Amino acid sequence: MTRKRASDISASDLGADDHEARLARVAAAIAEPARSRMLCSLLDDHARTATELAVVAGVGASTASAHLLRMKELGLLRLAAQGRHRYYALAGSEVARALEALLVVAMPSAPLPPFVPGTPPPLRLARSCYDHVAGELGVAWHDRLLALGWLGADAVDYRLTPTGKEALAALGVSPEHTRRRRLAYPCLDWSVRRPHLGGALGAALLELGLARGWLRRQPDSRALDVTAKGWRQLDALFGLRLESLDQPSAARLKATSG
Amino acid sequence: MTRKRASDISASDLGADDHEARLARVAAAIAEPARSRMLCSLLDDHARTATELAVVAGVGASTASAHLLRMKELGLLRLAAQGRHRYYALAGSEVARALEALLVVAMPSAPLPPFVPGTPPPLRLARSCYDHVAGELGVAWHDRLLALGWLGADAVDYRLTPTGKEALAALGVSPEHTRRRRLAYPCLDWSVRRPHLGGALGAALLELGLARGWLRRQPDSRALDVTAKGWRQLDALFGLRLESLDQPSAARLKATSG
DNA sequence: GGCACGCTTCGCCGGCGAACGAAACATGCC
DNA sequence: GGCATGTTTCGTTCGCCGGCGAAGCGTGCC
Repeated sequence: MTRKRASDISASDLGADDHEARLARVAAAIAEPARSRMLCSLLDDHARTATELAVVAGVGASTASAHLLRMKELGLLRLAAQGRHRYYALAGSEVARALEALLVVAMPSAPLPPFVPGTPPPLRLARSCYDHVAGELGVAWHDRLLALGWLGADAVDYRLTPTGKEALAALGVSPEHTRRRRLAYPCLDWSVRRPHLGGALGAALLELGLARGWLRRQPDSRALDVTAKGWRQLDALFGLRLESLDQPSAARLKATSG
Repeated sequence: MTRKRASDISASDLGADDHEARLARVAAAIAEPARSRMLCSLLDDHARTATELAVVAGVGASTASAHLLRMKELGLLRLAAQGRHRYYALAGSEVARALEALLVVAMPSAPLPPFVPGTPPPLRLARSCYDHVAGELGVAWHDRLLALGWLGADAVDYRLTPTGKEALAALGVSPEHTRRRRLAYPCLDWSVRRPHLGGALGAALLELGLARGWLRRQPDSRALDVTAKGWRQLDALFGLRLESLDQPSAARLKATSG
């Protein structure tokens, strides 16, 4: 039989501009659980060493090495050798974008207030998405800014209202001064199927939270911790409370935070 | 060994909200060449029968049936039974979006004037991307607007020049009135790796084309037909000709000057 | 009803590729 | 130089998955 399988592609085929075959190869590179774990862990744009990724994937070093090589050659990963460590990272933002798009379809459609009795992964509460805040907290924050009238939503992108401009300036946030970048727009989240705040403003808020000690990055993860002080300030400044987060998860949150 | 593979996931695992595993399963569903061919052929939002898809994939009917079942159960496809035919289609726009995102990373960076001697699928010629025009036509139109000096490109977003403003107003297009939305920006396309025109202006042009009978939507598809009148008008108003499309880029540029 | 057709189910085969361990290679620290 | 550590290469084993054909439903047309 002459049918091609994903792996049959040899050098002689590379000339064929065959989008479907290329698509299949890229998808296959993501398809293995070990590799998908690596890729997900790299979604935060941190670079990780081969052994770190082996642990993440739950496989031996040799196996991980093979996986990493494969993904690198497919253009999914880029490699930076540093001393005797070799750091792997996502090759570019298109890769991250593709992964997130896949995650959107991968997550089941219904279970949006997922209401799973199981413990939620910390990633769901608060995490960074590129350079802004996502997860339950990100969504709630986004909603509060709209509710407070700081953001206007009459188009695809958000607009900073005079009130919002003033209020944010008082916090030392004036994202319009940054370079030409979309100021604020709804960024769809895969974990909670609702938008959070992307763009320069979103980035400024994450930075603010980190600088003021409201949020703390968990080492080597996109997960964010909300400090006790953080909850107080978020409540005082934005009216953001634990209870105002998605109910089922709010209950879970209460237990985990100080 | 207790490691999980893509296929080991059983009903008992479904409760586990394990994004990486779900990601892997979805990716695996795309990963096989036969399936990726089916999916690509469905990117136009046409529904196709199982046998049609079997032909597209280049496999037997039974094999195709198994593939289709699998993708349907994963939520990639939706099924509409009609008489003795069973029509399969992409389950939703998120699926299309994920596929397009994957195609962007899958397509090699260089080979952009694809120059495949084979006939280009109609999707490649002209199709809608959200609410604006993509495909070869979209790219060419985008290029013409820049070449005519109607659009200025000194930043991420495009700026409407006075000339352009006037010319478009004469056509009844004044997209600035729909403010609060990005006016115009380059939107990357997977089929032709070059930007076409997104934003309010892109949407306005598509609307214009449809209203004036230059373009017609194919039923149940994102593909666009360009009418004879459409070609005449596009040539007269924008200097856009049929010959200038679907050629290696050198020829494309030369043909469209003036 | 009966035949044709579309599609799916079943059973089998062959091969890709994922996993591991051991050994080779590279780098850095003492 | 030696040793420890990080990473890759090699060789082997094993099982999932894609492929087909034949047979089993279901639908529609004479």
